[in-house]
Amino acid sequence: MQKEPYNMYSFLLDRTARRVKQYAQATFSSKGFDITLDQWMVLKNLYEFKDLSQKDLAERCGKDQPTLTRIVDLLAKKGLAERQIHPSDRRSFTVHLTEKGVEKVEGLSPEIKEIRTKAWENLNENDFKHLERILNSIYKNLEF
Amino acid sequence: MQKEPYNMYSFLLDRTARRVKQYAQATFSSKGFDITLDQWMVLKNLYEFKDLSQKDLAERCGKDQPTLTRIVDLLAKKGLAERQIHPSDRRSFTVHLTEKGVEKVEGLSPEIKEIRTKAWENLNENDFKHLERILNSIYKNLEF
DNA sequence: TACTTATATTTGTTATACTAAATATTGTTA
DNA sequence: TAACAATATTTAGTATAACAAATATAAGTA
Repeated sequence: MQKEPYNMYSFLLDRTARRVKQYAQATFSSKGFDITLDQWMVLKNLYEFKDLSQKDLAERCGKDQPTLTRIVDLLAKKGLAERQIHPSDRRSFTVHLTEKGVEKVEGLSPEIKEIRTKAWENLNENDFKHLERILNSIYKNLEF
Repeated sequence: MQKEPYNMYSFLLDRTARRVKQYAQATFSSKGFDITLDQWMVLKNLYEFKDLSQKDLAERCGKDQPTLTRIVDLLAKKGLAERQIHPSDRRSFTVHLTEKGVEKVEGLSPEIKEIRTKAWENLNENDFKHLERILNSIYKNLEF
């Protein structure tokens, strides 16, 4: 554990975020979902918001553009999503789910809803409010 | 933003942890520290606890062993740390700072103490207590 | 002692994060 | 319109994360 207080909080934050992600990913794997958590986040956004540009998709998923490009590559390779030329801007692509991608999202959605709960056991409504407020406050402190 | 509450908290946690790390890393780079945040964590632990085995070092830094092996490789390549054969267990190495590594830690320590504060602006003592308690609670929920 | 199991480390593979640079296209302005 | 700046995407390089498998050594047991 780090000794300096701020370093300690950074350490806890990083360690906890990694464990939550790791736990969800392990559950994905053990259930044979055959996608990563990050890929799921992209699929979910594509399902809810059709035909987003990669830039908007990156924004919604909280990823940078190179990372999103590669995730879309992987989803395309798995036949779950496709790029389409943007009708009015040839620099841009819109991305949309294939039929297989739609089926994937609809098939996994109910299962995934139930995965997260273990992480949040023993936390009450107030804890969630605090957590959300504090995390957003940190995030905003570091904007730009 | 994710809609399911638990997904939303996971998203916030991940996003915030990444931004905190990214901010610290950017400051490291702009000041020409020439190490990563994770490398710093390893150096700091080596400075405080001489001659840790790689396993103990990994434990202290919250990293798995393959990751720690690679960080030690990088520190060794930079001449900041060295492996030594463990006196009684030939499977094991102890790692220690070189003279250059000690100088690095002592030179950077005061600067690094001041980097973190921006992330924690606008948070009060109570917020820190909540954050620490909640993060530890989540972490423990997912043990094993 | 021979066999088995456990441990410490390394290696390999895949995915993500971040930066910088390259490419193509669009928008702006002199 | 020609030059320039801005934007969307991709590519490349390095670091970290997670997992599985390989290697060497140690410890426990029949």
